[in-house]
Amino acid sequence: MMDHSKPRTDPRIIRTRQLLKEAFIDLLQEMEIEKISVNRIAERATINRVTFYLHYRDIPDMMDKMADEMVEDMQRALDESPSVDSDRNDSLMLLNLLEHIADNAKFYTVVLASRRTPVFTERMLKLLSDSVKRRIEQFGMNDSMVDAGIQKDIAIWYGSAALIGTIVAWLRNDMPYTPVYLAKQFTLLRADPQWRSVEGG
Amino acid sequence: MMDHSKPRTDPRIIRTRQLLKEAFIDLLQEMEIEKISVNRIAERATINRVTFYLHYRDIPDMMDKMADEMVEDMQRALDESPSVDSDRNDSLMLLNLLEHIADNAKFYTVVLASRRTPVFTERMLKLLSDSVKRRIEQFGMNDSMVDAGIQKDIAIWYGSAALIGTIVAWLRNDMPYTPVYLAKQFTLLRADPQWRSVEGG
DNA sequence: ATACATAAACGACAAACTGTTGGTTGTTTG
DNA sequence: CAAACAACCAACAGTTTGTCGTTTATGTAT
Repeated sequence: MMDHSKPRTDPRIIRTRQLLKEAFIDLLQEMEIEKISVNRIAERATINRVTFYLHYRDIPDMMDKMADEMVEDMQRALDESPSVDSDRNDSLMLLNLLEHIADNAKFYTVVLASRRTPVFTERMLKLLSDSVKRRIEQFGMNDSMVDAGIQKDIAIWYGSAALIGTIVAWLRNDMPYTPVYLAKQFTLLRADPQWRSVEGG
Repeated sequence: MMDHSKPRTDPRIIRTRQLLKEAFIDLLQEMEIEKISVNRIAERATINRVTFYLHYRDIPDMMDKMADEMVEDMQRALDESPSVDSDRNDSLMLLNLLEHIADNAKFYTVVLASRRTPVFTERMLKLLSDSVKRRIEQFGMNDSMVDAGIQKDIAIWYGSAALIGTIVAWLRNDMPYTPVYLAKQFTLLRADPQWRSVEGG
């Protein structure tokens, strides 16, 4: 799906890893991860089993590497946004992320929404919470949040978990909304106590 | 940790299952789940390996059963709350849940916060989102959210994911806040409809 | 185009794990 | 006490896991 070719890597390596990763995603669609063995992956990829060990220590290691690449891709998607430091830009970043996910829906549905691959959601959670954290530390919290006595780290936990959880649910429900619409909903929801202060008591 | 004795079960069954479950939680603290075999569990529990298969089909099956029991316990904790249909009661339910978790911190830290046991977080997410959903359908959404054009199901995803994610982060950080304090933070943060319904708007 | 480097394939291995069997010992309960 | 049944035990075939050394095939640089 995505191209991870680094400077001057032997094309055989690219090919083998690509085949292995595709086979793994394939199998993940068909069966529980507990039933996936190196044997099956190699077989499906039409690669010798021993060759697998030339590239990955074991299956969890393979998943780690794939998660690394996923984070890179997400980061790249986020970086496509113009670096204007504003709320408006946050919305754009989010939109870019959602569109990137939608474009690679097969992959993300399998690794994020399928029930048994926490590594990926873990990593994405970290990515998002770092982002939320940076934003808060840069701009500080909303006045009404500070007034209300909301703890900064709790706000970070809350916000990033809400984000990733919603995206996962969106994937699990076959993406019933467009990225644009969902991003818009986020801007409405994310206001949290903010819009409470605007209209509420 | 918790007592799941049903009416008139052979005490040997109770004992064996208890030992197996404890051994499993123990091992889960020490190593990645991929490295845990029926062999190890039985050995640690000082139970014959064959006996394991008398009670569980395999390890995932064992985890499913344990997750069932977890949900029962959580439900029980929630049910301790007086059934007054009000925002106030929602806060109480949440507080009871947090206190139940804090009381069984070892168990919940291992199964919820450890990186590789999605069954449990899955089930808890379902529990919470059902609860959130019920509230919304009972009281409807906050007026200002309706006005803002927020989609009901998205609000449910957002709210329940925020809840469970925050609780998991709280566990992962060694519970730096008391249940009471965290519950209070929730009441401050949740601009979401499900809790704000009656007095908000 | 040839030669060198190296990736992949192949056959094989011990060790561990998985599920399942039949038979035996031990405990609970009526 | 006796019937019921849970747990133990030895053993099994089949699978999976990592890891050899060796050979074949492919890519790269001269």
